[in-house]
Amino acid sequence: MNEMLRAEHLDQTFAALADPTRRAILARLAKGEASVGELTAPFAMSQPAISKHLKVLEAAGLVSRGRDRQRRPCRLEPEALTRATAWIEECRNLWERRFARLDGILDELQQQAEVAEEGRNGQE
Amino acid sequence: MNEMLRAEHLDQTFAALADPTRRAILARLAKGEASVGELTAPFAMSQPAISKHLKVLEAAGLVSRGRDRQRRPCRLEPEALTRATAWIEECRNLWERRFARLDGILDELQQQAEVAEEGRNGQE
DNA sequence: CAGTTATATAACTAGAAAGTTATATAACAA
DNA sequence: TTGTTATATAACTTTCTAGTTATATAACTG
Repeated sequence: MNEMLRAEHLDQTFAALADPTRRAILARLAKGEASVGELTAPFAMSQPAISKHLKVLEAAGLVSRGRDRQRRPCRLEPEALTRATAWIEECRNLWERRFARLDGILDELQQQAEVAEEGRNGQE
Repeated sequence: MNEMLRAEHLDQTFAALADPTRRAILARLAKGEASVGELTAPFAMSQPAISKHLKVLEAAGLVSRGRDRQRRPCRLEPEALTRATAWIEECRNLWERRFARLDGILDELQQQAEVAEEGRNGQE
């Protein structure tokens, strides 16, 4: 439990990562918590726009938020990043295993060719 | 060279990965080349829709295509996957280094506290 | 050549996304 | 209470996305 939810979660996570503003926000948060205002400052963009981006990041589980007086400090949730890399790595492993198999087959063919060659040349 | 292009490339890659049909296509291609027709078969979706998805994957550098008679076999390009994980890992490393620093600070405070305690207790 | 198969392109629609400004809410300060 | 700061929400616009059907192109077959 549960394939469907897992897929949906990956949808949201990768979609969240597809926006450069959101990646910049994550990179900033990797250095430590920050308030919405602090996250807005570096961008030529309104505060509501950043609030929306944060909502997307939060929905994807990449960010969570606390409360400090009027501020809503945001922090990175690195486990969501882990789930994203896990999918990619699974995909790449499949690919690499395929080559391992191909190598095995090539080795076999190579051996057979050598045996046939020896047979034809007599000994040595 | 070149930050802007690199960012744009990540945009395309993560956006490509955000769609479950496209992830399924990549997972299929991880097991070996396939034609457009073979990729279309498993989905309740028209062939033009799959051609469009392939175009997105190709633009992101995740897939490349050859020619075999009338077929245009698609194959996975795992290096684009590598670039995606690289960004994520960089982000996570930043985060982990932050904790390493925090641990260092905590160790220091701990030591200071111990020294202070010893001072107060006289020897031992 | 005519017909078939594999894929791509065009034109369109419906819905989602990313931004805007204006306004509402929540927490605090005097 | 009144005012201020920090953030969220609403309403709207523009652009992008994912699908559709119909049609075009390209490569092969007889």
